[in-house]
Amino acid sequence: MDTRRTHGTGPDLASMARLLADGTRAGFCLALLDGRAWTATELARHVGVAPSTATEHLHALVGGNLLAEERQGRHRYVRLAGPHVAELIESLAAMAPQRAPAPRTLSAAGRRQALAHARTCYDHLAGAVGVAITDAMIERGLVDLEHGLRLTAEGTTWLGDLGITVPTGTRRPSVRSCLDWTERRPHLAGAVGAALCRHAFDTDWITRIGTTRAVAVTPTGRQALRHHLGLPDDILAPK
Amino acid sequence: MDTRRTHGTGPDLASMARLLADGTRAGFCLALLDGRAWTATELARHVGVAPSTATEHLHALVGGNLLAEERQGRHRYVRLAGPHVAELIESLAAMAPQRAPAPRTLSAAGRRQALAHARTCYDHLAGAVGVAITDAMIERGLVDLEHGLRLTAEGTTWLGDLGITVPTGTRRPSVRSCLDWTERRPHLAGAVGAALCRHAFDTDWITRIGTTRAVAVTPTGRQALRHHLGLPDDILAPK
DNA sequence: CGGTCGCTTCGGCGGCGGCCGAAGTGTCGT
DNA sequence: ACGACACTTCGGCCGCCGCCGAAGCGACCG
Repeated sequence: MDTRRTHGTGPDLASMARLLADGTRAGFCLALLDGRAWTATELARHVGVAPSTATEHLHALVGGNLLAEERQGRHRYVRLAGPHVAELIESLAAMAPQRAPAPRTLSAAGRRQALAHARTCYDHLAGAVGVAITDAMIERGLVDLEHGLRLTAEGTTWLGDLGITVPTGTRRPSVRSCLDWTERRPHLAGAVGAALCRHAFDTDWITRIGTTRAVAVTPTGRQALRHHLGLPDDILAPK
Repeated sequence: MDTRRTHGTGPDLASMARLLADGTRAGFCLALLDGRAWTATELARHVGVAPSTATEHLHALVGGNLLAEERQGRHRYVRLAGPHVAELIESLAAMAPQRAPAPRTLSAAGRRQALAHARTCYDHLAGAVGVAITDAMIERGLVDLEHGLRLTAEGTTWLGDLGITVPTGTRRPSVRSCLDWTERRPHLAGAVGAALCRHAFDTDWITRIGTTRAVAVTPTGRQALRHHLGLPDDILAPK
C-alpha cells in the first residue's frame, strides 16, 4: 500500500468518507435513515443493483462500523449502527446539493410530497409537521435555544403529562437540533425527539404510509396536537 | 451522466462525501482544521503532491462549498467555509479508525505528543488540555450536561469576569460538544469555546508551537488556569 | 523590463473500485 | 428429501479519477 503519501498521524478521514462516497452505499444509508432494519435484497432492489453487489457494499459498511447487522435464518438484517451515524449522515445531507428532482410520474411526485409533509428521520419526526411541532414547542417555552437547544423545566413537566419521562444521565444528548433537508430548518431530535416520536406512534397520533418513511397524521393526532401544542389543522392536513 | 441509477430525489450525499473520500483532499481539510488560511502550495507541500494536483483538488473543495477562497495577489488562500464544515470533519474523524501511528523518527513522535497535549481544533482548544479545561468547567458548574451541554448562569458571569461576553442570538450554538480524536472525550466547542480560545491567545495563556496546530501553555497560562479553574500544574506541563 | 514565483490548464497514464453473472453455501418450507 | 430462496464468493470487465510534467498566465521584484 502506498504509505508514503498518507503521512504519519491522525484519523483516517478518507477511508470513512469513502464509505459514503458511492451512490449505491449512500442510497442504502439514506434508506436506513428510517431507523428500521432492512434485508440485503430489500436494499438491493431499492437502489437497483444485483444482490452480489449489495453484499459487497454491506460488507464495507458493516466493517466500517456504520451499520450493525443481525442474522436471522437466511436473512441478513442491517440497520444504522447508532444515532451518531444518523447524525453524521444528516449533517452531510444538509450541506449536499439537492439532486435533480425530475419527478416524472404522478406517483413519484405524490411520494415526494408525502415525504416533505411528514416523515421519520432515523428515530424522530421531520418534514413540515416535524418542524411545526418544534416551532410550537419553542413558542410555548418547552424548549429554548438561548444557549443551544435545551429542554426547559416547563418542557419536562409537559412531557411528563404525556407520560414521557425524560431519559437522564445517558451519553446521548436529550435534545438535539437536526437540520431538515426539505424544509432546511431545524427540528427536534435527540433522545426527547425519539421519545416523542415513539409516543406518537404508540398512541396512534401518526401511522406509517405503507412501508415508507412517510407518515400520516391521524384524526386522533390532529386533535391531540391542536390540544397540546395549538397546532392549526391546515398544517397537519396532508395536502 | 448515469441518471438511471441515482433515482429520483433527496440530497446527493455521495457527491459531498466524495470530496472527503480522497487522501489528499482529506489531508487538506485536516490541515485546515487549525482554522487558519493556507496557500495552495503550502497545502501541496504539506501532503506531498504537485501544485497542479493541489489546484484541481482545491477547485473541487471550493466548488462543493467546503472551503472558502480569498485571492491576494498571486496567492490563493483557502480556509474552511465555516464552523459547520469543521464540525462535519470532526464528527467524521471521530468515528474513523486511527491511522497506523508509525512515528519512525524522534521528531515525528515529539510532534505527535505535542498535538495530543494541546492543540487548536478549528477555533477552540482540544487535546488533553482542552479536555481538562472542559472537565473543570463542568465540575465547577460553569457548564452542565444535564440536558445536553449548556452554559449555566455561573458560567456566564465567570466568562464576564474574564472579560468575555457571550455572543447571544446568533445562529451558532454558543456552546457545543466536540469529540476529541486523541482523547476520545468531549470538550468545549461552539461560540464560547472559540471565545475562550481567542482570549487564551490574546492574554498569552498559550502560544503556537511554530506554525503547527500544537500550542504550549505559558507560565502565565499555568497560573491563570490554576487560579480560575483549579487545574493542577502536572496536567498543563507539556510532558 | 527581464526574471522569478505562484497558480492554472491540458494531455496522458495507471490503478482502484463498482458492476455483473455464474456458481457455491446454508436455511427454510413442503 | 427436495426445491426455493437469501446470501456469498469469484473472475473479469470497464470507467472514473488522481497523479504528474510541460507549458501558459499573471503578479511581484529587482
